[in-house]
Amino acid sequence: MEKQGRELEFLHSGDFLRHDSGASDQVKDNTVDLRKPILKEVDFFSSSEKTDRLTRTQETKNGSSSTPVVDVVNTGLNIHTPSSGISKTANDDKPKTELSMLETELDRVHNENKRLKSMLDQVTRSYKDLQAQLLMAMQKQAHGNREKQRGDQSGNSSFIMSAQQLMDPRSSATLDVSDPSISDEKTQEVSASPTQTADVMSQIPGKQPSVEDCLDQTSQSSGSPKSSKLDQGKPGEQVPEIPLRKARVSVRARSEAPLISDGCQWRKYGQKMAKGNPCPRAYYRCTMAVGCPVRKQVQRCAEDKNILITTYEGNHSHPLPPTATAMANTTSAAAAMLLSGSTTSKESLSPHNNFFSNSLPYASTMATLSASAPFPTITLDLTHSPNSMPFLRVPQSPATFPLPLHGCSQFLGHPMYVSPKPQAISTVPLGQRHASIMETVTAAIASDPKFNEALAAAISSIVGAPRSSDGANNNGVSALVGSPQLPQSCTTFSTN
DNA sequence: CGATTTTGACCCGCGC
DNA sequence: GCGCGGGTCAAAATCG
Repeated sequence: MEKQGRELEFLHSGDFLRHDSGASDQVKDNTVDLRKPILKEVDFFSSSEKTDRLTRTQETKNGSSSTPVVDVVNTGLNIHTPSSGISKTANDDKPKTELSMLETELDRVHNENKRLKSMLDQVTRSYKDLQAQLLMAMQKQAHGNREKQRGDQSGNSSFIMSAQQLMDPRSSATLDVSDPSISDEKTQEVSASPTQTADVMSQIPGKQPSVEDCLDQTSQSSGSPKSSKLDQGKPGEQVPEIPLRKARVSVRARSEAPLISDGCQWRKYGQKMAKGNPCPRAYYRCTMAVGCPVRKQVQRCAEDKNILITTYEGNHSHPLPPTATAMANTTSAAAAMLLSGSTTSKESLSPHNNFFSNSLPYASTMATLSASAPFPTITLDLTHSPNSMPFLRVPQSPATFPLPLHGCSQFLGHPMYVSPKPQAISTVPLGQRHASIMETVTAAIASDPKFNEALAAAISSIVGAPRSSDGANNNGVSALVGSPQLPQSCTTFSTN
């Protein structure tokens, strides 16, 4: 097909990560990095910085202070200055006065921007701290209540809850709503994913959901948050009015291809012009199985049209080819990290918070969080070399992104399947348990010196796999066919 | 002819 | 209540 041809062409163009050519790509990416502003998503101040940069560049070029402002403020002064500088002497005083004023103004604006930036940073941190503190308190309270109420239940329950809490974006607020007195508003205010409440409510009061229940609930309830079988107890207080919101994992990468081949079959069902972006956003739906709720959005970055942003949403309700599974697990883990960072206690996951908050505004756009979006969103920026990922340089940090490749994918991707001793973990307080799991996994992954390469290889193998190879080419990535994706994860992937 | 894409209409949530 | 924007639907068009 034509599209596939384009994909293959793109894949052969060497413009994307190839799992067998890390070095060259890194060089290329680094080159790109040098040319591009690192900050791409949080660019509230980019314009001012840009102008400032322009100004300084001009200053150094011309060795004169008379020209810079010409580019910044369209005063028409460039009629005199840029060409020769001869005419500059005629009206030397007046322009200099104006220019100095403008420079002063520019400095002032620049300082103001700096101040605002730091304020924003501070507010963000404060918000996260408060969120973590509140959640911690609610967790403690809810945990106490639940232990009382379910004293006769097995430890599996709590483990499953915690495991699901770990992996299920929507269930991560489980404990938050265990106590009805503090559920609604506070939880929604604090939680990055307000609608987590819906599923949480559905999971708590009734029978203990099986693994399949949990997964089905998340994967098949696409767009139907009312479908919870556990809401029946309180029909009037159901949460259907709370819209379903899913975690998002945004992965950006460079690509000239209109689509990436990720191992799944997609059917386009809509296209929209998004505000603020000249490029249309396309909506795709998984057609590998009837009723598969997974959808994805594809859009080019407004700032750099070479950057393709693809958003996966939901969970496949069917077996996946290995390549697709690897992708699903990878992005699911990103969602897990996102939600774990936003819903666990401060002390247990403050490294995550620090990581995200520190990485959010600046260069480490490899993984950034957006709590302001309707969906909690994590962005994986593959426009930079994997080896330049800041968090990967700190392997001992629990904040290391636990992309579930190889052996670890099974754990992160299927915590409820593979954990052999739930009771052992369930004796630990939830917050610590959660953190323990995450730390264990992240440490295990991060300790692998080949992790960077493996990550790049896996992703590139997934993206680079032509559609015809679906189900036949696993590219060495150990993936489970048919393994479910992280419940309600929403992943964005952009090819590089 | 079936599958896929296109595209305008529609729905829904949100802010004012 | 209204307008806006994001997301989805579905009929028509297109493709292989």
